[in-house]
Amino acid sequence: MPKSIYEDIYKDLKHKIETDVFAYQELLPSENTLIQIYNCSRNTLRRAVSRLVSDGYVQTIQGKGVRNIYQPVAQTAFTIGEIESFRESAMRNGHKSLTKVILFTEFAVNEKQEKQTGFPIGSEIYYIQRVHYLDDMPLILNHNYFLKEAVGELTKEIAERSIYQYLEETLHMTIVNSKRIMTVEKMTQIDEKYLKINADDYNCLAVVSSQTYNSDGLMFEYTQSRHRPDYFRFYDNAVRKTI
Amino acid sequence: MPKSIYEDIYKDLKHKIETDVFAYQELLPSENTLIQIYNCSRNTLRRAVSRLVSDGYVQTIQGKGVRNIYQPVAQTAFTIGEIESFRESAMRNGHKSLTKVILFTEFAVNEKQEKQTGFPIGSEIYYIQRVHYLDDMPLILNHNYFLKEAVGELTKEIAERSIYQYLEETLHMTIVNSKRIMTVEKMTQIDEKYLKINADDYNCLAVVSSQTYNSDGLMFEYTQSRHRPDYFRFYDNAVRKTI
DNA sequence: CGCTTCAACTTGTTTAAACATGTTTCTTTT
DNA sequence: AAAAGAAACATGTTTAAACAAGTTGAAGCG
Repeated sequence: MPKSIYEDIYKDLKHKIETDVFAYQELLPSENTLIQIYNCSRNTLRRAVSRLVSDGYVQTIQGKGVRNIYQPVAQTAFTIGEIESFRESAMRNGHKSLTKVILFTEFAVNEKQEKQTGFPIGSEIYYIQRVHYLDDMPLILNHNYFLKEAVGELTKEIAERSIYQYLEETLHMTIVNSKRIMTVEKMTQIDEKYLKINADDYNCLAVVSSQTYNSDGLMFEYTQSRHRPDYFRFYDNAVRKTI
Repeated sequence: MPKSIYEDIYKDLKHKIETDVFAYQELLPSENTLIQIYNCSRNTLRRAVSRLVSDGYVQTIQGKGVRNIYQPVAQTAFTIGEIESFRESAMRNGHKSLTKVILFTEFAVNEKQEKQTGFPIGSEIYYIQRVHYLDDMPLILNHNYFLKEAVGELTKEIAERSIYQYLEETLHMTIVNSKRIMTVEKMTQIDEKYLKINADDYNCLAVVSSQTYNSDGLMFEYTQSRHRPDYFRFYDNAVRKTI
């Protein structure tokens, strides 16, 4: 759908960086050169480059140029750090994914849950517990809270496939924004049971709590993802703000 | 130093959001209104707003406006998620911070270390182990690797204060960019000793490994930060890329 | 030879204008 | 009264131009 020039340029440059068309630590062609190559305005090109900067792919150096600082990440099952569903990231990396629904229920939010989830008291909610398997190994125990008013008729079958796919393709909802907090928490008996980890081994989990907003600015999802610690990796790139 | 118009506007809007001048879930004044208030061009204003978007403070909705989705985070000792030193974030939150150097040495990178740190074989390195205390409680065990060629003459005294302060104020080096990976790892005896955690309680740590680049595009630091799990929190905001 | 100066590059910031697209509201038409 | 249409307003994309500021190398000078 959203075909914009700067997005095409961004993707093309990103691909060229990933496939070593530009060497690590080398400078990319200058803005003027790229403008001629892509036949676009300076602003449009700079917009594409600025996304590469926030991805941690390149670094701009005033007066000198744009340096490629991309290094591929090895040894990782799948990359988090973006809003993408478990299914999406598993497929992208050529793995076999499976999702089992272990609880599918609905209720109205009480005071305690308001504090945890951020949904106002009384909101009608779907509460779903799911286990995600990658190549037959249980990796993530998910606690999903979906706002009924926003997601319509959810079923166990949809939860078993991909809820995000349903939201986007059937409901045409656009997911825009997700705030996340990562913590480390003690393993519970439920975690132990479904993730099949021996508590004598690891007794902690990586927990990612997230609030997700749709394109109307409505927070429609709160999720707590409890990750097997030995398979958890979170990538991030920080750009220092000038003080 | 870096006085730019969009930065001033960004800070002002951010402050207004944090201090509830704009209410949660309300729309901010429209672009046209803000342009008149700040007496700037549309591009400059939009640049400020786009930073608020990536901070997760607001969400833009085409045709409608810019919605305030900022919610203050409670119950946290200090915020990570930016490149700031332990000392900086501790001060910012009014806590008493202390850093103890437990090892200060230097060596040349070997093959194994090259893979871990990303420094080329043979690079001359300072290797420093430090424990960071917040209000007398040991929170973080840091393993720092600094490239000698880039940081000049480091001493144990500098390491006890703030290395970043030294780099920026004395060497006038600008830290630009930092790639990080978060994982959960088993606690070692060294961790147990210096962080004073009973392994019967938690037997894992939150580990943040980072590579930091200066304004010349040179990776001059590799650091592994090992965090007490019960005090670790990492905030993040993801904006979904249009597919 | 060593130094400064300057010109020609690089990226960074700001303005202005035009058109595209989505939302809301009011007016017109049926 | 309900539906359709138009106007007004919102943000999104793109172009063009000018000036600022950092880097580099060549020209020129002592």
